[in-house]
Amino acid sequence: MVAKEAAGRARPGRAPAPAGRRARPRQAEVARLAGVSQATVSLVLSGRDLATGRPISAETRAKVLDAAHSLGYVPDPAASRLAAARNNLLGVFSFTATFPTDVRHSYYPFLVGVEQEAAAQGYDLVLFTGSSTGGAGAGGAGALNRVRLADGCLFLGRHAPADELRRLVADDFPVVHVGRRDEPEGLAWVGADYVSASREVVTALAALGHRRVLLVREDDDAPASTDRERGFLDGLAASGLPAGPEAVFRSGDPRRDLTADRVRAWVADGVTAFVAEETDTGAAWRALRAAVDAAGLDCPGQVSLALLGSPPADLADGPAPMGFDIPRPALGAEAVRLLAARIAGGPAEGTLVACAFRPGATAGPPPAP
Amino acid sequence: MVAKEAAGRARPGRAPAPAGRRARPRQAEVARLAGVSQATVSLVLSGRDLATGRPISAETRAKVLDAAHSLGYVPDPAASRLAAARNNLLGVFSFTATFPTDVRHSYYPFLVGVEQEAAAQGYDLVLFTGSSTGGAGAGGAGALNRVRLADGCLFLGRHAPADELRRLVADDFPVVHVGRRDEPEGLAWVGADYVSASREVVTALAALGHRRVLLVREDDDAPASTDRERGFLDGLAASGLPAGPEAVFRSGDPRRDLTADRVRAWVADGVTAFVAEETDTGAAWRALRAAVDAAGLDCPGQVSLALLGSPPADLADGPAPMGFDIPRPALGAEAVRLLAARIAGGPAEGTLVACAFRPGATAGPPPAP
DNA sequence: CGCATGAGGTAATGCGCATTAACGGCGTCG
DNA sequence: CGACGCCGTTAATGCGCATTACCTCATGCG
Repeated sequence: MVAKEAAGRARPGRAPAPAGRRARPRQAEVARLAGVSQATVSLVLSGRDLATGRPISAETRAKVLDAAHSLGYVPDPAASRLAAARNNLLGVFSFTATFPTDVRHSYYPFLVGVEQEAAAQGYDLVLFTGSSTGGAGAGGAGALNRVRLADGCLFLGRHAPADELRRLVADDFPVVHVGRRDEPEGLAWVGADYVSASREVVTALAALGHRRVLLVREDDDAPASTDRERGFLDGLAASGLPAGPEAVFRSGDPRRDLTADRVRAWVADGVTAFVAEETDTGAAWRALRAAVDAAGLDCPGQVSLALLGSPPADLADGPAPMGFDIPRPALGAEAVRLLAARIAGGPAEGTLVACAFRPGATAGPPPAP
Repeated sequence: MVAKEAAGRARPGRAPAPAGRRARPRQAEVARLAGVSQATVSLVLSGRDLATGRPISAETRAKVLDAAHSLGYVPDPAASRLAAARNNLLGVFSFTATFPTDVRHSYYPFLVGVEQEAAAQGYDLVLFTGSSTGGAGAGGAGALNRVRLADGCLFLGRHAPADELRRLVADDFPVVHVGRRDEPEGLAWVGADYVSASREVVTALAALGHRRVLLVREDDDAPASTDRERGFLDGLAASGLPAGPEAVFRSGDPRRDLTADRVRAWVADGVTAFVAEETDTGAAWRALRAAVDAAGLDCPGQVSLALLGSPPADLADGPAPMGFDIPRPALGAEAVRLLAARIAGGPAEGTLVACAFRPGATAGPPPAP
């Protein structure tokens, strides 16, 4: 038994609209008022007739537009999106609150660029907060799955779980990670070019006459750290300086390990310039400054210092260190561009953005021996 | 001619999906994998079976959930909304960039609260960027209409066009404005209780012994300004002080109009305390401080100063002025709560949030005559 | 004069999900 | 032992819009 009389059957589906809420006009009403079909209304209002050479007479256009205007018609975005199979939403997933209470340590500078570029590309932003549990259906495990709601998604922070990302990538869901990242094969990312920027800093020091330069870094193998080290060593090599492992001081707790004595010993040994990597906490830089101070060394005079990044906000005043600035807003904007390209079917590439060299006031020629 | 053989007709409608990208899984795929119908999937995933006593066997539930999980299924928000459900998305629409380049003058503090409360209520945030143009059909005019994609929307900033808002309100779309607002009748809002807070400041000055207090305000009739003035006058009256129009100095350009001479004249005339309103730019407060300085008056000693709000960030250091702090994060959170209530069918009310009095260090007893 | 052509429009269909009447298989009650 | 109620599931339907195959004319052309 396949067919039944329509007459005999009650109609399932949507219940009649609750009387309370007055409905907005639909294209169907506009069509009725204009004396045309709904399809025509859609064509006229979407401008598809002009764009794709779909001919609609000026007279009909006018009738439709009049009707739409007099009814105060506005399209239902949900319906448009459904029919068009996209929603013009870009996800932004960060693994901490997107709006941390402490403004300064945050993704804020990225978001400045992200918002601007997203607007320029006609996207709205959906903020997914790591903590929010998601709908009942999704379940807690695949919280990351929520992002599939958008046309594509940006990821901020180094704590993105590789396997969940891998899954998204495998499904060809458009994803862009902010920050260089190797882990899931085929992941698109945008990152700062720490290698070049660090090399440039070392080169500048060498140009000032320094012959022994030491890198102080923390004990973390994030790409951001290894890239800086590589650039540092490259720079040494390019300047004809010894670039062996003794040029790098690595410590899990610089504040403890980087003592004034140690600094004095290095200086006695011929080191004239120190370079610290920048991290979230700025631990290496803080420790370096403190140790140099404690050793009673005058900064531009007796030793030169440089920071591979920007100083933490609480050290913002005082002389700017030689180093470089990460163009975070530009990175954010680039990430959006790349994501938009991915959504449009482009390849999943990695992009490096150049950092701006900052001469600063903490480096000068080495003291005469 | 009404009916034709189905066989002879080609099928209009959506073109087949472009082969390149694998589409997100739909409920239909989940259903197939679980060996049930799409309707069952919908019931299980939405939890409607449990909630409304619609019985689904535990076994079936498990199969469906497994399938959904292994496919990485997530519901399409547009479709959910279209089907008259909800998508757990809260819109945030601001009429300037949500992430201004200058962090300090921004909606940031609101968003801190908004994000937190939204997460707590299980909503994700959609940032609608004011500048983005919206769909071609809508034209620039109905850009605000995009927000209908979400279950409801928060509006930030005083530049929300009244007529567009009116339209949303008329359609009973859940909207909450951050900041008190009269204009569209029936608009829900949350605002700071400037009236009470301002009254309290004046009362405190009166308690210190001041008998002549002057309000310096700018030339803007936003509710935020008029409320402060009202509270100021209320406070005078409540303290038995003259509350005539001569107690208010209003200027479109305080920096120009508020001269040292003028201040000296007021003081000579018996004024012992000055109160400035807070605005975006802090113009009134800046001008007042400058004029008092220029007049060579000692602040807590010869004149007392108060600020109806928080000092601008660039004046943040230095002695805190007497005044009050607007609990912006709390306001944001309250706005979300109210919006959630609206979505659930609650009334469109206005809510005032209390400000915290700040004794500060710029007010003391008036000098002995 | 007969047919191709193009202009102007319409009918039908589907997007993905929520909703609900109906259905079939049970155990039970009268 | 047939009517009935309960359960679990499904089929059918619509939300509002975009898309496209097709239809109907009026014209142009050989």
